[in-house]
Parts: sequence; structure tokens; C-alpha cells
Amino acid sequence: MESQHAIRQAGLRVTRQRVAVLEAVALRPHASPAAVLADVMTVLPEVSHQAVYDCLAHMADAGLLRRFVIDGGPMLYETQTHDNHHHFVCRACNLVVDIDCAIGAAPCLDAPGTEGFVIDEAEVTYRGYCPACAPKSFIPA
Amino acid sequence: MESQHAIRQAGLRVTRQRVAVLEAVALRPHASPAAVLADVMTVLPEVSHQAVYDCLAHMADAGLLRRFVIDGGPMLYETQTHDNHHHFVCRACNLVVDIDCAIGAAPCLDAPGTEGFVIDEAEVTYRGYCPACAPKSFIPA
DNA sequence: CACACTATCTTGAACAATTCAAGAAACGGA
DNA sequence: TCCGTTTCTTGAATTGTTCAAGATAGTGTG
Repeated sequence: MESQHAIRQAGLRVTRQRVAVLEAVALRPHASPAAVLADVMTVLPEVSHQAVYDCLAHMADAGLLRRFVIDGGPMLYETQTHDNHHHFVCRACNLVVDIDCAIGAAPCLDAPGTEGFVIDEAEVTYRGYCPACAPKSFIPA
Repeated sequence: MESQHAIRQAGLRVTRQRVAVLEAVALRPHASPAAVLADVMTVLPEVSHQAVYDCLAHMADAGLLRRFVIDGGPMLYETQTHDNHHHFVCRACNLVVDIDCAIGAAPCLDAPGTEGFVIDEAEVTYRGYCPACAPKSFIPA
């Protein structure tokens, strides 16, 4: 119900596939197309992977979803396009965690030597070790 | 000559392929495996793409190269692992430009709500419009 | 300088993620 | 309800990367 309004307000047609995709993304912290496809198939067994790719791409372009990539991995999508948060990736277990932005709504947008550039977004990826992996990393083998 | 020492000091065997790959990366601001392969083939016509992938991966692991990805694109490599700079990507022409770090050697490493996390790197990707594309973006069609 | 040991390279296939293309289905306004 | 356009299905194609097996070539040692 909620999803339908959001999709319509974004100027997109409301289809069962889009509603299901949007709700699937909303339920996962960081959803890959494959994961979304699996989730959506439990509701709409006949969805094609292509529909999932299209829905994700259109909704990302429309601002309903945020899209990012970790290393060479698959695309990841998340809702919450409004708040400006970043991502932490554990070097050991590849866990991805949201990190709130420390420096206000638009962090680090003032970069030196950028005369003539129009910078509207700064995406930050932190790397290191999560609490579960950090202890081990100090006691090598 | 220079490259060979660097490779040896990193604890890697010095091969013609590695020297050529390292020098190819050094000549380009941001080199994809395909571009490196093309460059290396002008010197060593028989190189395999696999050798290029191996060299890049080993040298990146050894700290000789830095590796990053823009969106879902191919892996990009660059030398200059020492200085902590970031990348700007133009939304219109996909130009990638280096941006020096504004906030010291390790920017933004203090993030809130990260108790228990060990963060050792922050990679920033700025997005917007480069000087060539910025004017056009304000005069839509 | 030759030898052996191992790392690296070549060749060729396999894989994962994504995109392209053509026709069928279905949303939304009249 | 009907039409026009968008979106979805189906299935193939592409891109970028990785896997595997055997040949080749560094590097330390005698």
C-alpha cells in the first residue's frame, strides 16, 4: 500500500513487480538483484530476472532507491535515500554495515582544487574489521 | 629499471610481464585491465590477459598498486599508493579525476557509532559534473 | 654457471553479472 | 472498455573476471 504511493509519486507506473521489488529491498539492509529476485519469487513465482533489473534501475533513477557497489561485487540497493549515510566493509567477513555520516548532511563536499567542478554527492566506503573479526586479526594464525 | 626494484622490494619475482604492467599503469591515470593489456602488448606481443590480471592482483596485494571500482565498471588501478587521494566521477561524461584529501592523511576515519570496529581506510567517491559538463547540465535540452 | 624448486605465464574453457532484442502482457488515461 | 505506451517475459549475447593444467622462466644454491 505504502509502496504503491511511493512508486506513483516517483512518476512510475505501479506494477505488481515493482511493488514486490521495492518491498523486497526494504526488508533487506543491502539487497543484490539475485537476492531481490529470490524474495520476489516467493510472492510472484513468474518474475523474470530482467524485470528485477529493470525495476531496480528505474526506481534507482527515480530516486526511490540508492545504488552502490562494493569492490567488484554485484550491485547493491537500499531504501533510505534521504539520510546521508555511508558503508563499512569488513576485510575479513565482507559484512557491510551502515555508518551514519559524521559531518552533516553533505559530508566532505568541499574538496580542495575543485574549481569548476560541481560536486553534489560524496560516497564514502570505510574498510577495516568488524567487532567479530577484529580480535582475530591481531592474532595471526 | 625503477620498476624492477619496486617489484623486488615488494617481495615479488621480477618478470618482464610485471615490469611492463607496472609501467603501463604508471603511464595512465586510472588503468583498466583491458587498457593495460593493450599497452603491454605493444612491448610484449605475446602477453595473455590472464598474466595481466595476475600481475595487477599480485601487485595490488603487495601494495604496489591501488585498486578501485567506479559503479559496476571494470577494476581500475593506479600507482601512488602513498598519498591519500580520492576520486571524482562526472555524471555526464564519466571522467574520473583525482581529488586530494582535504582532511589530512586519513580522512573521516572517525565515524560515529563505530565502537568495536577497526577502521583503517576511508575511500571517497565524489559525484557531480566536471567543468566541461557542468554548464550544459544547467541548460537542459 | 648449471640445477632444481617454485612462482608465474600461456592457453583455453568456464562463470557470474548484466545487458540486448523481440514479442506478449498490462497499466492508466480517455 | 479501448488504445497507446510502458513494462514484462523469454532467451540469447556481452563483458569482465576466474579456474585449471601444463609449459616456461625466476631465484637461490652448490
